[in-house]
Formats: sequence, structure tokens, C-alpha cells
Amino acid sequence: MQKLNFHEIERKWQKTWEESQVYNAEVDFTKEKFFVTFPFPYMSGSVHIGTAYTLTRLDVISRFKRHMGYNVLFPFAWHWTGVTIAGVSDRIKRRDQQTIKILRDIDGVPEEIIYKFEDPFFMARYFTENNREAIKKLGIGIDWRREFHTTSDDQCYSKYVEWQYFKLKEGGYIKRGKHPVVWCPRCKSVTGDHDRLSGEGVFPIIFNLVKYKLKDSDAFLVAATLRPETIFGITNVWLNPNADYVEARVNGEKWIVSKSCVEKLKDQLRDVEVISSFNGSLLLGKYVLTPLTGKEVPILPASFVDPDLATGVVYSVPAHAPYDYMALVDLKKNKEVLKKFNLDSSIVDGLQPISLIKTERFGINPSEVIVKELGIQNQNDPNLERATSEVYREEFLHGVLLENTGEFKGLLVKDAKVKVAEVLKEKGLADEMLELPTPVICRCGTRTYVKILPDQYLLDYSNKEWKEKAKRCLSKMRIFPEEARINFEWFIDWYDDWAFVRTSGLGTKLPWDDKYLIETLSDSTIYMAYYIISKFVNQGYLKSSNLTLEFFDYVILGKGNPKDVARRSNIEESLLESIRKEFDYWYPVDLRNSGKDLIANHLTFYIFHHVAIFPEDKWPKGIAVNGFMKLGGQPMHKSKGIFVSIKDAIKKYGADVVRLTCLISADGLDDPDWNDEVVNSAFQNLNNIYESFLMLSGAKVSENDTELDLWLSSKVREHIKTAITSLNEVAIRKAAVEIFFNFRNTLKRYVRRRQELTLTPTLKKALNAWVVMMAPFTPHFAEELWRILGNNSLVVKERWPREEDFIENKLANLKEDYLDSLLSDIQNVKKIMKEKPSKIKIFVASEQKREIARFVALKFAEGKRDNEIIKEVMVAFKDRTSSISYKDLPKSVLRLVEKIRSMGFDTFMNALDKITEDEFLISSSNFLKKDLELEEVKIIKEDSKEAAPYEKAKLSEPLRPSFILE
RNA sequence: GCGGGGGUUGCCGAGUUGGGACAAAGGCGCAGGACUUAAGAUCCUGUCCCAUAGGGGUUCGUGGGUUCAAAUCCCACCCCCCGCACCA
Repeated sequence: MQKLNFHEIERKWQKTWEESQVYNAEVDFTKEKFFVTFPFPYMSGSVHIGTAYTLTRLDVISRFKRHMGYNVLFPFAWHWTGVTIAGVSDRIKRRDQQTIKILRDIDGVPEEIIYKFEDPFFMARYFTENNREAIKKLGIGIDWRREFHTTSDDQCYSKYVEWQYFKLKEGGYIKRGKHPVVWCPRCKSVTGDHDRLSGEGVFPIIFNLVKYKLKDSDAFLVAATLRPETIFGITNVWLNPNADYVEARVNGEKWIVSKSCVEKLKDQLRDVEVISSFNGSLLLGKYVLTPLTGKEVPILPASFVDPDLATGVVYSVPAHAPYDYMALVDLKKNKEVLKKFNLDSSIVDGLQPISLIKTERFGINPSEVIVKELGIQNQNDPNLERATSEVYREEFLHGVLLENTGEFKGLLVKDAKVKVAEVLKEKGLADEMLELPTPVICRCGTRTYVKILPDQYLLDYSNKEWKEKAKRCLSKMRIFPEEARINFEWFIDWYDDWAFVRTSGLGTKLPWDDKYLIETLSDSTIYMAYYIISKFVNQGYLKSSNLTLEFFDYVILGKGNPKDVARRSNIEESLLESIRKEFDYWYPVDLRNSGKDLIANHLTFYIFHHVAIFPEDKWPKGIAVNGFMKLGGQPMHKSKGIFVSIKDAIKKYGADVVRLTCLISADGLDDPDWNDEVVNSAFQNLNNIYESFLMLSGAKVSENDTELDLWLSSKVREHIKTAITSLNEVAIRKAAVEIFFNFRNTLKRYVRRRQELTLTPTLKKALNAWVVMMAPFTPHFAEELWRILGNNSLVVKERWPREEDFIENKLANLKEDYLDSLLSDIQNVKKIMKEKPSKIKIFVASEQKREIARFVALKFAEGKRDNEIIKEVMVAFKDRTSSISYKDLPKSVLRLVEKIRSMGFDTFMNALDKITEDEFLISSSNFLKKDLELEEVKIIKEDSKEAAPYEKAKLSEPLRPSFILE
């Protein structure tokens, strides 16, 4: 058999497409446009098969739309903005071996080139060129004339970003304010998730600070807590006797906090002045006054207190906090500790847990219960972490406050929490600070904390009106899959002000304050409009100096007088007009497709910025999202070596195999998986199709259709319909399965059913349709098949087959279904026979049985119950049943009703009336013989003489013949 | 914690909106047969359990419920995955 050389045909067709410029899109008012975009990939490395997954999905849609007669635009660009590229450059400068290894082994960069990556722009350019090749080789139908990249390296694009930010400023979408970040005091910079040695995924939360007045002093011991409601159960305050504390003036009050808290308070914009420093043990044995309840409680030592967490002061609620409980138990058990600090042991004698919350699971003394359950020995037991979270969770969800909580009694913990904190704050007895709940360590090894940056430039995403506008846009948009919509809604609501400038990395400068660069997500929100302009830039018609604010105002917003704008921007008026015309034709984006991760950021920004700047008719129309490609079940991870680049995949398997693997592997938000098995099966699949295609198309041509072609036509029609419906819903896997499996199975069955295969007109038409349907998925392969069918045109430009090209024939379908169900009955019996049969006698039900069936069906349709139907049949056929014994009637009626119910009345009646069973079976007997490997097939009517000797004949039912295998 | 998605037969994965033809599509894997010198590929058949005649039994995370009828509807619970702001 002839084998396909995928690489060869791919090279051939890619060249042909390029020469005939099929993917270059120009304005054409006779056609409806369809504009698709893909979020430009970031150029710090090679594009991988995850990118291929999302990209090929979009390519399928864009090609499908072209087949459907749309004028399709699919442009592409590159993302260079941000700190990652610069970060890699820095690591190369430092000769970081890990980075070099990844670039060399994973990205396949030659060693001598790696050192040139000290220049971040060189690196970005290198990857851009390499990745462009990879994407071209994948056969994505892109209009490459519109390519560009971000950052100041592309001055024209920078101009566009500048215009965007002037617009946002004008519109009042930018403000200045405070912004909290995770901060490394040593690096003096923000510590992002990826800059952490440990503590990934940890983010700041608000701690309540409760102020306990120190008895006989004007200073407050400031304790941090996440459970302000437990203040009613306080028995004492804990300090770490081995840690340093300070007394400091904080915004006019005297606070006592751990020494390491001072910097945090300063960095959270408080005015802090340290008065004195001392060891924690100094205050032990003194008393503080509790807010709200006015009790006096002692200050005691506890080693579990972390001076680096929040204020380093903890108030003790032993009943509900396992840590506090164990620390108290420890003290009572081990009075040596008290002695060491010159404390009288009686100080702890009176301290008993005070319960203030009740839950079903733990009752009123959760600490005691859980400590016992987990067998915890002392306050340094690591299990206390778990104990704490279990109690916390249970009480938060189901806890109710007891009598001793005054005005808060009876409240649920989750409500009381908020109320108590409010009341305390109102009375000046509490404050709050931001803190990381668990330690976050910077790459440099330093423990980080939360700093509030003042005077940040912020995008005002908290603005209600802006949110409303964004939601209005969303409500008019198509979202694929629809389940993702709720995510968008949530994120639009959730977004708070966004700090959009940085001081490091690559990017475009903030036009009115050039200390700052616009950060990576914020410079890439509305760039799809720039694709219209970049074509003119690339063709040499526009230079950065032409791209004035008025120019963009006119082209994108239609503002201003073209004559004046043209003069001031120093370009031809006609050129300006045609750019505007093109923009107006192509915009908005009809479909943007990306991985689901971008819902939370880029895609939501995309909506926000469009509604801020563009008129409503230019708002985005549709977004599709999909899952992430996994490798052998694992997420891709360069440093672990779990990575396959597009280039390598194509080299190994060929583009169409890579494409088909991607396209058939998942749909919706599911994550597809890339492994040898699935890739090989795609490879095999295409080869099989190729072989059978050669066989089919090479069959002897016949002028006339056979009866089976009626069925074929019906089936093809279904395949076309399902494929179209699926593609319209961006259910690409579903469409691919329909085309590459179901359609193929139809053809397989067709071949099996034909006695002698010939290329009938319908078969030929079906093959043509099939190839066009394959083209969006495996375009090179399809071009090849298209030629085999004797066509000279390019299949990628062909019209998609229409349903009406293939006539539906219900009767043909019914007949084939009838035959299939008979076949499966026979197979079933064959299976349980000891010996292989060689003959079959098939008995077709008598006329009278058909009459009864019709009678039953009509009664069923009238809505009669089973019993009524039986009665009526009994009456109607009382004296004239011959082929069926009178006493068997009820059972037989019930079976019929069951069948009618399952087939549906219409289908049943149709089959009953239109299929002449004996004739059809006789005409199919050669097929039965061959398919069942029998030597003799006999069709016998139940009411014929020949049937008389056979008991089995009586078991025949309409549409369900009985048979004897022997 | 908050928000989202999901648990289907050896595996992947349809089916769940609108309950009925569901022992549950399709693919993969596995078994048998055909073809072949042979292997691979391909084609046919089978693949929950029982059954020497088309039958019966038990299944769709767990436990209840509604219904003539539930993978599909309702309630409760368990488990898994993803995101949560300066990485893009």
C-alpha cells in the first residue's frame, strides 16, 4: 500500500497556499467578515503543544468559517512585555546553569547563541523567529502581513499603547492610590509567586489587632487575631519570652508589639517611633485589661508564639484554640517555667478555659476534645496546626455564640466575627493589619511581609459603572463553552484596583510619567485593533511619527476631520480614509480563543478596556476558552523536563498528525493529554483513511446509484449537520469525532453492505464532501485527497457541503436499522451456540400479526393503557387468530407496546407500513450469507406452508423475524 | 477560606438541558477469527455477571427520595482538579 509522507505534502501545500495568498484577508463588502484572534504568545521560550492545542482549535474555526463563505481574518503577533524575558537575560549574565540547561536542552537553543541572550531583545527576537517558523509549519492559516511585537522595541505599537492610556486617563479610568504587595525587605522588591523559595500561593489576609491596655500604664499590648469573636473567652495574653518586643508610638498611641512588627507597621503606612526595646519576658506576670469585658488577665510565656507573625502578641482562648489550650496545660504541668520567670505558680491556678461557642461536633470545649482525639502532647506538637484548622472550620461554619457573649449571643460565628470586630473598631479598641498567614520566603532566603505601596498608578477596576459596562458587554457576547460565562461574571465583580505600572522589565513607558513602564497584562488589552494598522506599518505606509493621538482617534473612534488629521499626522488623506474603512469593516473581534487561565486576567481586562475606550458596536463579540495540554497526565513544566515544543512534535509526527491529536483530544474546559498512544493513533488514523480513500476513489465508476446510496446520502446528511452544529458551538472534538470516526464508519459499513463496490455518483459526492469537512482539521492531508478525487482547486477555499446536497431517506435508514437489529439478534444466538452454524431459516411475521401490531399502535397513540389495549385486542381478534394462539395474545401485545414505546409511534408505523420484510430480506440474503459466514439463507413467511413444521416460526413478530440457526 | 469545574462500564470519553429505544455512542486496550511466509497494518466478532436460542441479573462517587420508569430530577454527604492579582 502507498504510504503518505506527511512532511513532504505539508511542505508542498504550505508553499502553494503562500503563493496563492489564501490567508491574506482584504476588505470585501460582498462578504460577511469574521475576525478571529489568539492571545499572542510570550517570547521567553519555544511555543509548545499547549499553544498548538489552543491555536489549532482557533484555526479550525477560522477555516470552517472560510468554508462557510465568510471573509476571515486571522492575524498574529508576539508578546515581549514584562520581567520574565529580562529575568532570563539576567540569569544568563550570572551564568545560571539551570537556565542555560533549559534553554539548551528544552528549547533547543545552540550554546553559542544562548550567551547572546544577555540582550533581552535579542532573545525575544530569536524566539519570535523560531516560533514563527513552528507556527507556519503547523499550517495555521494566518495573515502574516500584520505581524508585530510589543514593547518600546516596536515604536509603532508603543504609540498605540500610549494612545490607549491617554484615552483611559481622559475617561477617568486611572487613579492613584495605595496598593498592598508581598514585599522582600532585603531585595527591596515585590515577591511574586514565582520569586518564592517557599510559600507559593500564599496571599495577604487581614488580621484584627485587639488593643489590651497594660494595667498601670498608658500602653497597649496589641494582639493579632483572626477570631475576634473569641475575645469573650480570653484567659490571658501570651508573649514569646525569647523574642524582642518594643514599645512604640504608633499614630499617637503607645503600642507594644514584637520588634519585627515595627517595619511592617511602617510599611503599612503607619507613623511608628520606637520608644524602647526589651525582651518579652520583661512583661510576664503583669496584667492587661480586656476590652468590652473589662477583666484583668495575666501575661504569660508561650514558646509557640511567632514574633514574626503579625504583632507577635497573642491573646489566649484555651477553650477554642488548641494552641492556647496546650500552652496552658504545659504551664500548669511544668511550673519550673513560671519559676524561671519569677512568677508565682498560683498565677495559672485559677485559669480555666472559658467556653463561648457551641457546635454539634465538639460541644463547648473543642480544644479539649480535639487534643485528645489527635493525642497531642505539648504546645510544640505539629498536629496542633491541624487541630486548629479543624476547630476553626467547624466553628466558623456551624458554631453559635453562648450566653456569656452579651449582645452577640445566639449569633453564628461567621456573623459574630464581623460584628465583634466592627464594635471593637468603633470603640477604638481594635485596628487591623495585613499579614501572610503562613511564612513566605523570598528566593534570597528572606522572610517577606505585606507592604502597602503608596501613590501607585491604578486602573480603577473597582469602579461600579465600569463593571456594569463590562457586564453589559459580556451579556451580549457568545462564550464557549457557556459554563465559562459565570467565571467572567465573577471576575468582573471581584476585580479591585489594578496597579498597572512597574519599574523593571520590558515594555512601553507610561507616556506622562516615564519613570514607569506599563505592565505586561495592561499593555495587551486592545491590541487586536492594531492588527488593522500594523499591516500599513509593515507595508511601509506608516511610520511611528505618523501615529499621532489624532490618527488613532480618527481610525478607531472615527473622531475628527480626516483632512485635518491627515495633515497633522503627515499622511495622505486617502490612506487615512482607507485605514479607517478597513478598521470599520473588520472590527470588532468575532472570536478570541485562549486557554482557560486567561479568563481570570487577560480576557477580563480585554472586556474592561474595550468598553472603556470603544463604542458599543466595536465591543468584542465572542470568546472561546479551552483546557491545558498535559503531558502523560502531568502539567507541562520546563524545569522538570515535561515539555514538548511544536517544532519537535512536527518534526517527529508531521503537522496534520499533531493537529489531529490536539483537535480530537478534548473539548470545553477539559484538559487534553498528549502521549505516544494518542499521537500514534492519530497517525494511524490518517494513514488508514488514506488507504481506504484510495480504495474507494479507485473503484470502478458506475453511472447509477444503488438502493444503498439512499442510505448513504441520509447518513452523510447527518454527519454534515452534526459537524456544523458542533463547530458553531466550538465543540471541536465533537466535530472531529463526527468527521474522522463516524463519517468513516458510515463508509466502512457502506463498503461492507455493497456486494460489489463501485464508485456511484452519491459515493463520489460523499467523498468530496468528506474531504472538505476534513480540511479545517488536517488541511494538508485534505488537499492531497482532494487531488486524488480529480479536483484542481484548493480545498481550503472550497464551499462547505450543505445538508440539502444530501437527501434524507427515512425508509432507507429504517431498513438498515432493521437489518442491524436482526444481525445483532443472530450474532447473539451464534455466540451461545456450541457449534458454528452453516444455515439459517428466517421467519417473517404473518399478515395478521402485522394487523394486530397496527391495531395496538393506534390504540397506544390514543393514549390507552396497556390493560385496555389488551382487552380491546382480545375482543377485536377473538375468533380469528390463526398464527397466534388466543391465550398468547396478552403477552404479545405487551411486547408490542414496549417496542412502540421505545421506537416511538411514528417510526414504528413507518417501519411497519413501509418495510416489506420478506422482500427486503431476500434482497439482502447475499449480504447476510457473507456477513454471517453461512452457506445458506432462507427467508420464509410465517403464514406460508413451508413454515408450518417449525414451531419457531410462531415466535416471529412484525419487524422482528424469528430464525433457526443450524 | 472564596469561586469554578468534575466523579460513567479496564482506560479515555459521549450521554445529564427537556427522565423512557441505556448494559449505556465512539476511540484505545484486550481476546478470538480472516488476511499474510511472518510481524505490523487492515477487516470481522467478542469484551459487567450468568445462560447450548435472541433470555435473566447487577451497574453510571455514596446514601436517601420523587416516578409506571432515573446515569439523567430533588435532598444530604464524600472525593478529585483548577484559579485567587504584579508570572504571563
